[in-house]
Amino acid sequence: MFSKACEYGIKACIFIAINSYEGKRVSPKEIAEEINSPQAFTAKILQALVRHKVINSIKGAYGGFEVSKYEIKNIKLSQIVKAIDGDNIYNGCGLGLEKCDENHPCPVHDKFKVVRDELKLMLENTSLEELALNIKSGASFLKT
Amino acid sequence: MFSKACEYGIKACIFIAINSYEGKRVSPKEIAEEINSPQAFTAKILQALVRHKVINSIKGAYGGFEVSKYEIKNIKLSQIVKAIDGDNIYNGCGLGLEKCDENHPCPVHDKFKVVRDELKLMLENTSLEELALNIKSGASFLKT
DNA sequence: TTTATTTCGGATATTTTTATCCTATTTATA
DNA sequence: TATAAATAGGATAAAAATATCCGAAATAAA
Ligand code: FES
Ligand code: FES
Repeated sequence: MFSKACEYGIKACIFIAINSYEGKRVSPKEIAEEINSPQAFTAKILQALVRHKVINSIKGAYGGFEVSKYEIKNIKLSQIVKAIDGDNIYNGCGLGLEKCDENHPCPVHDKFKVVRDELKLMLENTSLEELALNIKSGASFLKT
Repeated sequence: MFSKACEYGIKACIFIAINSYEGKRVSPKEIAEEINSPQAFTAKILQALVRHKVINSIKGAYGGFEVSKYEIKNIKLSQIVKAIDGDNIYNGCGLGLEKCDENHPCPVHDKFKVVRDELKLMLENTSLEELALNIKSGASFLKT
């Protein structure tokens, strides 16, 4: 469904959010340990998220990754997915036709569109805040 | 969403079904042309579908790929997807945890499961027959 | 039985994704 | 200003997915 990079990206954002609530910046090393991902690869994904302005980075001593405490509830899963995997999953054809087009649909278009749109809606309606709170409360987990 | 291999596999099955209604067997060459896919790679995918008993192959002169005319309505999209991409898309965790487990859920589990289950249901309820008829009637397309 | 046709399957090549490594640049503090 | 701590980013490696090639095996018909 999502690429490995995207899975790591989502989990990383959640961990960053949790720490940002407490004013703490985190490093790729800490993140990778917490979400069980390869560190250097995770660092690359974080760079991409910074470029797309999903998270911030502060360079130099006492730096790290963070996200504005007041923005956490406004950041949606869809932004993270779009930053890393692009928007093919939202708009692309389920059978790989050049583009999904009502006027030139693939055989599964009608049925696929329903599912794809629901996925899109789910990602757009899910905030980093609720995912982070979910982890903090111990109701869900980032690894194993 | 689906792998390239799976996209080709689904389209190939539809084309085979259409021809099987008319008692005609088709070759990887014809299939690849009709669905706009690399021929040799498509042949490999057809082999996998044969191994999983989704379609039949007849070797030798006047051979080719076919599917029992009376089975077309019983073959579901889910069988094709499962044969090629496995069942991770049905059962796997959206964030890549080892397994999707109610008792050790990832942060998106609850919301992801809803979408994943709907996808599963859609694939299980969509038959090769309806897809083939859809193409025959000119209502949908296999390429461009 | 020979021949032409066709799938099967192993070997290999290419491309994309995933992962690692190393150096440059930035920045807070001593 | 010097130093240590961090991210940025380029180069490279490894693994997986996609794609190609070719000979072996099977089969129908001449
Ligand atoms: S054309 Fe294939 S999903 Fe819309
Ligand atoms: S645990 Fe992640 S989807 Fe169920």
